[in-house]
Amino acid sequence: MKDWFDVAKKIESRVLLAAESAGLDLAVFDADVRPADPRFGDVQANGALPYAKRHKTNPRQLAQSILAKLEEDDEVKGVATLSIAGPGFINFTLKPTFILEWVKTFSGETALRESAGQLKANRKVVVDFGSPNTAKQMHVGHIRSIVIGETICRLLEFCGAKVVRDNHIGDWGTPYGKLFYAYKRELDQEALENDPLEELERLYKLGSSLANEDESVLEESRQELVALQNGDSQSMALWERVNDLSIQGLKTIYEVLDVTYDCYLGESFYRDKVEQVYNELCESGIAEESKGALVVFHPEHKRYSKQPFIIRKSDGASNYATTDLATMLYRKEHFEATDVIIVTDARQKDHFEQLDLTCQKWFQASKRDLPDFSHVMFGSINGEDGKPIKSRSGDPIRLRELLNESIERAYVIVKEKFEERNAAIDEEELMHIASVVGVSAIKYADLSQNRTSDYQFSWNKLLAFDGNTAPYLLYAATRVQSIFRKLEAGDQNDLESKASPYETAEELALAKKVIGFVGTLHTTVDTLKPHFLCTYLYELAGTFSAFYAANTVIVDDEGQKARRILLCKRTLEILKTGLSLLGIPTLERM
RNA sequence: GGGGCAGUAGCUCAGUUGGAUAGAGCACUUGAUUUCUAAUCCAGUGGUCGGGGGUUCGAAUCCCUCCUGCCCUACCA
Repeated sequence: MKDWFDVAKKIESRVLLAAESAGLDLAVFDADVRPADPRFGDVQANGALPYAKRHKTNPRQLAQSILAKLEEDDEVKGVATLSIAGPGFINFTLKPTFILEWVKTFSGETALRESAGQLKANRKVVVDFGSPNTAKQMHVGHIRSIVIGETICRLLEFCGAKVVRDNHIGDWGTPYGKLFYAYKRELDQEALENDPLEELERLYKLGSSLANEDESVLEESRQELVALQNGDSQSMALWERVNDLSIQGLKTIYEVLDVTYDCYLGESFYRDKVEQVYNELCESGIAEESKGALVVFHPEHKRYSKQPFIIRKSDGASNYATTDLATMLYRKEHFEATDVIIVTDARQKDHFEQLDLTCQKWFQASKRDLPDFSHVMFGSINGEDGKPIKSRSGDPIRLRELLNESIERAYVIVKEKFEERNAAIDEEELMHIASVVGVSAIKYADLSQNRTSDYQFSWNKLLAFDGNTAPYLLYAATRVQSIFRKLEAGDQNDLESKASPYETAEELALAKKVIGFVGTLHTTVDTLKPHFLCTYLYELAGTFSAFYAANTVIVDDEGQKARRILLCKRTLEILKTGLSLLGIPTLERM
């Protein structure tokens, strides 16, 4: 039974064997196993069609010959009933006895981890996500990178990889001159302690506007910047203070979002590592001078043969291309990364394609192994007007304010629901529930969307209790939990031996959905697209709700009760595991 | 000018890489509740998958072309 954990994969291996003994050429034959339309079965193998096409034979007859071999297969016999439909689809309908065995055998997060843990074993992945600038409040624009990045880290860890979470903060560059000018003259010490990012951002804006109005301020700002870049000790001390305060401020939001980092290696960290990049790229002839700048062209590429990758500006300064190159090298040499993932918005696609091409040539020339590089990109969050969301004043909406508003809205809704139900709840728990619902709703709204597309932000949608939302999933989890609270002592003993095979349509649907988690995990990790997991969890919750409405769990019949309790346990385990991968905790009640 | 991404129900979105009669939620029309939490569930209405051509047993998916929107395109990140 152990090797049936991934049902589709196992069936694929049996189909291949059957095809081979039916005389097919396995070098060409692809079983093409996938979930089936429930009207026809649970799993389908479509490989006979393209194979017949290639060999100009009758696909249905070919499917028939594979099926004949499968029906002789003892491994398949107890698992599924087979049929052929249409032009040659082989359909597998799982038998209730097998379904029960599966549900009994693969219990809990441990079993899930055991199999998933093979997927990314021996990988060491540096995930670069979040990446805000220092001395600035984070705004909505940062949420996708943070939430998607954290989920990818959790998924990879679940699948056995070692993960380094790196926050590549923007902590170096021109804004510091103006900030320091204002900091030295206009600092509000109390405000800085209360909310460092708010005060630093105020000071930067102040310095910036003063410099715009007054040429002498601009000149003094320039001097501040020069002093910093020359490593003046006073400037460096101030720079470090600003950074410490900034990171401290960022962390208050990361705590709310339940996000952690292993390191904060910002742009400043790489400033003494760019010389090596220039030298190596020049020596190997990859980089060249153009219009005073040092650039890389890729002649083989239709566009990047003309569009340069600028690695040193004509004024001699480095830019983000330079630090990104240095960063790739550091991640390889210091972390020994097998994979590097950078999570940013889709507008930076060109940049990272050029980075990847350049790194391939550079690493090859220097006889280094290049880590597998993925630019995990995402679309923008739009308002109802279809344009990127802004506050009424036209400024970006602050992340902190967005989260607070969500919690406040959740509070009102949750309180109302408890009042409607006449259920007692103290203020502390109410706040806790509101906080979980509010924050989860924001995260889930983002994760449930295909990350490569833009999406439209809507309070009504993300906090709704219908549809593919966090509240719906959280509610489903609380309903399962409430069943366990109602059980009597002994109800959970010897479930495996007491359980009878599943019969009702709702039981079978739910059990099959439970089995389907394995395939979803594969798809999600392969594509690094969390919305596949979200869609699955939503379907699982929906299938559970239908089961819950139609099949009472706590019944007199011991076999029936046991098998349903078992199903509830698995549902809850998967809901909890899946949600935790998304960075969302579950609630006892709501 | 060149390139990328997108266009699916009135609205918001899925669609497992070419599979069977294109799916959800909202909205609309219905039915179910002294509940293991109805924040739920059952059923129904709603589609020339932007338009047109092509490839084949089979196309929302691949190719060509046109229309529309967003983004990138030398020294911001």
